[in-house]
Amino acid sequence: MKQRIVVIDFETTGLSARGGDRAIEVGAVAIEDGRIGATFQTLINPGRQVDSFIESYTGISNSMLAEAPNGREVFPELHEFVGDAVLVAHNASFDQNFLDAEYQRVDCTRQQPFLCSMRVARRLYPDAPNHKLGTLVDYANVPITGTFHRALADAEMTALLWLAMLATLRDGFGLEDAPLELLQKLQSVAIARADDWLAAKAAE
DNA sequence: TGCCAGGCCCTCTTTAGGGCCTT
Repeated sequence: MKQRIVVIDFETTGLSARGGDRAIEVGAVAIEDGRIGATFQTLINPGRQVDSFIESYTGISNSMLAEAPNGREVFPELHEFVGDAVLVAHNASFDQNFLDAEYQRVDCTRQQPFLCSMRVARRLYPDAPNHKLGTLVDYANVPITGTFHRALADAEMTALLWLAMLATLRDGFGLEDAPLELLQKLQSVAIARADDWLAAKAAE
C-alpha cells in the first residue's frame, strides 16, 4: 500500500492549545512514493499580540502576523491539503492538540492517525545525545533546509528525518516494502489507531 | 484562593515521580 504522509509543524503563541494558545504559523510537507512532494506554509494571525519570547524564538514578529490571514482562512485550506494522509510530527501530541483545536474553530475534523517522529527516533536512535529535532537532524545526517523554529523548515527536516529512519530500517533490517508498518509497530498507541484507520479505509 | 501544558517513557514503578520534548 502506497500511503501518503503529511508531515506538519506549528509555531504557536505558547505551549497550551487547551489553555487558549493559538497557531501563528503552519508548515506541511507531503511524502508521496518515498519522496518529498507538495508543501503548504503560511503565517496565521492569532488575533492577539505574541510575547517577546515567541518573537525571539521563532523570528516571527507581531508586524508580520498583523498582515497574515486568520485561522478561518487558513485551516480549511490546510484541511484540503492534508486530505486523508497519515499525519506525522515531531512530538506529535503537541501539534495534534493545536491542529485539532484550530480545526474545531472552523468546523473541520481530523480522522486520520497522527504518528510521532520523536517516539520512533527514541527507539531507533537510543544513543543520540537527545531527541530534539535539531540534534536528530545532525545525528542522522539530514540536510538543514532552513531556519529552525520556522514551520516549513521544521516540517521539511522532520520529513527528511522520517525518510532517514525509513532508510535505517530498510538497511538495518532488510525491509524493502513494509517500513511504514514497522514504524507503526514501534509506537504502541499510534499503531493501534493507525491500523484501525488503515483497515477501515481498506474496507471502504 | 492558588495555580496555570500535556503526553510519553524510564525506573530506585504500578498505592509514583521526574525528565524529555514541543512553543
